[in-house]
Amino acid sequence: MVVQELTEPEADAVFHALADATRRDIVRRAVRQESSISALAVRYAMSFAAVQKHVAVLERSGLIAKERRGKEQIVRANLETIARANRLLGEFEAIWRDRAKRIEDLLEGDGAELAPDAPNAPDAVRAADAPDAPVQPSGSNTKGQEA
Amino acid sequence: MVVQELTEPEADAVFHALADATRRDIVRRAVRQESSISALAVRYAMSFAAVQKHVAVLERSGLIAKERRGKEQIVRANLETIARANRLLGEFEAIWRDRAKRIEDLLEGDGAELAPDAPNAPDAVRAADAPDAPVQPSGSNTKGQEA
DNA sequence: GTAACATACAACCAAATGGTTGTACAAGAG
DNA sequence: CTCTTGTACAACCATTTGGTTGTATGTTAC
Repeated sequence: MVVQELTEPEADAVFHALADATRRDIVRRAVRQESSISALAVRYAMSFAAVQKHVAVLERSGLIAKERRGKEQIVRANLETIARANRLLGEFEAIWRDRAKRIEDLLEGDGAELAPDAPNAPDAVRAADAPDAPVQPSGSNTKGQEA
Repeated sequence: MVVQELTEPEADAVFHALADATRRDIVRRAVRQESSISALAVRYAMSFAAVQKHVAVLERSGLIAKERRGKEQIVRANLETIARANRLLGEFEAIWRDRAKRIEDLLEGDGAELAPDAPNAPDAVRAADAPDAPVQPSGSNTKGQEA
């Protein structure tokens, strides 16, 4: 399993889908065992239609998949997508470890440069600027266009 | 590090915070190195106030922390929270592994019960019902109350 | 003191979210 | 065929979200 990286819009969808307790619970159940939407719906204090919408959000995100089985629509979790989200978070930690290493290397290289009481931030690396691309606003707005 | 579990509302906040490309990018930068809000703001094609709001969302979620340093407000990532979110996702995979094991045990116990062409779902365990609590709707709504 | 910078925050707006009810339809059971 | 079950989907509504502008305030530089 190579667990290919999530694209930004995919990540948007996946984390949005996970940002709701009901949906996380649906995923947990779906991981544990497949079940129909109506079987899921009876578990929650909301209408069938509401649960249906949550399932739709989860499906769009790729966290679960639906499969028609006769009259019913069977829901099962997609571990692949969960793994990818996990990986994205892990990437953050990897960046941090890398940064920690860079700091350590820097301190080990010449210990005198960064005195403990120096006005320099004791934790910041002060790498002036990485030339990486800014990010588009995700937005919707039209009003601000006239500026 | 024990990496205590996220509560449901915390998980809501964390995943919501991560469900936006700009915010994920801010977290990435903050992990890599601390920086002021205005230093972040110049990176994105949106107003300072908008970035300020994103930072506020991230701070509420616990993914980053702000610290006043003279004139500036310094933003740094909180790895602890990232680790917790990671853990929550890992929990899903753990549930799956457990389920896989249960299936395997079941098949190994008596291999004849589940023929390859049986009408039973080849993957489902069919554990009728775990008596676990349903989940509250997160909601807001007032209209439905009259039903 | 004044100017410039970094931040804070309110008011506003369009679109998305998360719920509701109601209606329609297909599949199984009787 | 009819009834019930499971699903789909539209219309509606309040709240939240993600952006904007504008104004106020604190901090540093001159």
